[in-house]
Amino acid sequence: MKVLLTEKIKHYKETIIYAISMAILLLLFRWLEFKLVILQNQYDLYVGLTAVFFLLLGVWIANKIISPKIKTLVVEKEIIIYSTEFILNEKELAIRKISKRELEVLTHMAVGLSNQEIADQLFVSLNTVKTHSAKLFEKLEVKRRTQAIETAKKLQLLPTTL
Amino acid sequence: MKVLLTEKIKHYKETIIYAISMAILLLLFRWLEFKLVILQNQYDLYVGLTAVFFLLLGVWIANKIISPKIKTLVVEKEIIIYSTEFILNEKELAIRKISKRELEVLTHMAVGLSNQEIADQLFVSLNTVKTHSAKLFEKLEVKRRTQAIETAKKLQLLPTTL
DNA sequence: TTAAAAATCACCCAAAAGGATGACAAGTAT
DNA sequence: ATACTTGTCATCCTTTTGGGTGATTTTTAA
Repeated sequence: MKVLLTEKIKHYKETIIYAISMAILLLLFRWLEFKLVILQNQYDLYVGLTAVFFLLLGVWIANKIISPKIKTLVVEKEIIIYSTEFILNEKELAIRKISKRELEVLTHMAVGLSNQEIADQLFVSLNTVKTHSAKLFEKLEVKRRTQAIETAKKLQLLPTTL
Repeated sequence: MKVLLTEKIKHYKETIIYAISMAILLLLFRWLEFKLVILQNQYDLYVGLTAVFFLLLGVWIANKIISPKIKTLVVEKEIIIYSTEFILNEKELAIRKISKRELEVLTHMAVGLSNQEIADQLFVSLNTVKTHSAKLFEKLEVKRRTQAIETAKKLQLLPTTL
């Protein structure tokens, strides 16, 4: 709101300045007109001065009135991204013959769920989750779930945290 | 490259137009000068036209010359980093009051060692490792070691696999 | 259609993990 | 000097995990 007010005052200022300069110009005209009666052949100079004055006035007005030209400068800001979107290593999956369901159990393991919680989430019995995890450990050649998660991440079977 | 060339041509065009208009103006001047010998009291009109012409010329020149305002547009460019050396988040460690020994146990956990194996590596009893891990779970607000590892990685207390 | 693979579930047993609590020594900060 | 933290260890008990084995049902592929 305050900014708008200031803008208006500025605008008035410009108008006032313009009006004053026009008045001065008219006076100058009159004065030169009288002079010219005597020094008629000097009017080239007068015209020249007028031309220069109006040229400058035009530049000044244009500078004030013309909507500012905007040149867009594109600056690239580098943003470091530490994470990569996860791409499942399907070859490794195939090599180790890990089934979809087993991988599902593995992903649930990786977020820290217990076997019972996994069973609930997948709507199967605890025993089923256990058999899946057991086969998973065989196929990943590990002894514990923590190892399973770790090696699965290394093998790009699970997304890395972060 | 092509854009630059077009710009140059544009620039030449402007110069040519300016030169031509100046020439026309000079011709106009001469013509009006002759006219004025006869119609002396009409020179007000002549001066007025000159003024208008130069005013417009000034506006035109200003329009061409005014330096454009530069608007800076920041474009974010993503840089994907696949591996980063690990920087321990000591603030988080301090906040959660996790001791060195506890962190040690945690790092051993993260590679998939059992409590007994950790005990052997750190030359302490199994019970000691258990108490450390128990306190760790409290401080990390988790229930299981798998969760502990996961959240520790998220908190930058442990390096991510890869 | 038939054999193999995948998914499901069960039972038993052992090992590992986790919870709760107490204790004690060594180092540290007020 | 004393209270607090850290690290150590123990005991008891429960839960979870893991190993081994077997069985049934789908699904899939030859």
